[in-house]
Amino acid sequence: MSAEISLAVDAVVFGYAEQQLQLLLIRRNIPPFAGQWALPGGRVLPDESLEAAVERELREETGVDINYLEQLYTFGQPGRDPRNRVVSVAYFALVNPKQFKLAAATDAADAHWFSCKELPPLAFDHGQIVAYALQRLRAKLSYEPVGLNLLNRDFLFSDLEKLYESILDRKIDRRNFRKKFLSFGILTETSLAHSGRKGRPGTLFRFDVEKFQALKKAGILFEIK
Amino acid sequence: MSAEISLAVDAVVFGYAEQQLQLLLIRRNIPPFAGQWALPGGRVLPDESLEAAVERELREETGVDINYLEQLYTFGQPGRDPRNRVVSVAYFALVNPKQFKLAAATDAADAHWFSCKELPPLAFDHGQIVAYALQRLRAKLSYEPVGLNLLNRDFLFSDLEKLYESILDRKIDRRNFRKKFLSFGILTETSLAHSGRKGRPGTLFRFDVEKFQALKKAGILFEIK
DNA sequence: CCAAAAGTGTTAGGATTACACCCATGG
DNA sequence: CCATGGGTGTAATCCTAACACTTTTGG
Repeated sequence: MSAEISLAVDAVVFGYAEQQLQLLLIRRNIPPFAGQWALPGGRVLPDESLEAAVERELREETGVDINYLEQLYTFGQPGRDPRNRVVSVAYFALVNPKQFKLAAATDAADAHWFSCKELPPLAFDHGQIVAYALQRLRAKLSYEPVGLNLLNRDFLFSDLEKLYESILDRKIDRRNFRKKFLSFGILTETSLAHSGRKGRPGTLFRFDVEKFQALKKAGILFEIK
Repeated sequence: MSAEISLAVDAVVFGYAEQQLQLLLIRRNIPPFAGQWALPGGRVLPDESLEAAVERELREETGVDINYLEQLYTFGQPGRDPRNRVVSVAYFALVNPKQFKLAAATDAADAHWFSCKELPPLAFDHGQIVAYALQRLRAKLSYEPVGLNLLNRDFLFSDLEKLYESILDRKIDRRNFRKKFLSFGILTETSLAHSGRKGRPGTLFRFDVEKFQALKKAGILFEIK
């Protein structure tokens, strides 16, 4: 057994709440790194696909509903797990924290959201994995409308704008952003005006997945700077 | 043993010769898929990193000198190897076929270059892996100067231009391409004029890796359409 | 009526594209 | 001298970036 390499998956799950990008972590209750925070994940079963393993682990450990999942990178340095050789295929997931309740702390796991600006130290090489995922997310925002997977089905333009501003950590020109984003024709107004807040009510938009797929197939490219 | 997942690496090695993108394949001489062509690769040893495994397999099976290597994607569908569960981390490599001699056919392997336009049927899911790698290469050409890893150290602008044309499979405007590429300042003239061919001799250029790294660090971005 | 958020158009500058002729060499 | 490939500039168009005031609502 000592010579065998074991295979695991880890998930970097991003959410968006309180105008901040959030990361889902679980607290380890067994060594190594007992008591520390880590990415959800675990061993891949012999007959399950990698994606199925990620979904199973997330269901068991956290109870999230996944809106977007893609493979991130495979981390396989010898020594990254102090016990034995573990190669881990990391995935990158986007969820809307409002769409579900986090699993209550079980014997197996205690799941919590952390703002990406105030992450605790992480077990194993998970800090590195998160850094890589953040880089991917930032890059991806600019050429695929993945950010929509973090928002409610119906959202205000200002939500989208603030999402971009907070993840990319820079100011965005409101007018140019709206013009550009709308020009792709992948958002439809649900034309419900919205209320219960302070200023003037805004238009609610919804992502039109079909239009986006069609454009993508036709090779027309999304790009937001 | 039946329940264990084994871990392998596969390499998609691209070269460029005769103004065509080439792919390096080895002929399998054991079942399954005996006699068919496949990507070089094999099992990862218990103490070696994934990159080390790729480099070792390539050395053993083909004798190539690698100019560029990056992880591509991990393929892990159950059933992709008919014998047992094998998860394979695919890598993507660029080489210059003129810089080495392919290993002669050994008991283990018979390595050959194939034009990417006339690939034979491939073993396992290697066809899918190659398709993915090609897509990555095409995308990457436009935002990183990786194509230079396929050329001689000193090259003519027309070489670079033809490389882009053949890989992207479309015409490129000679003047605009040169202007744009030179504007990044990552090529230096080795100012040797070149001869022994037909028309007017051209200027030889060389990739200035330092300048490129510096620009990259400074966040200035390379982009060629 | 005041504060908060939503909505909207124009202009200048920069980048991209399209395009054609002359030059240096070998045969 | 001719065929081959190398080298170069300009003008029109499109895209991007910068920029501020008006509207609607809640309190």
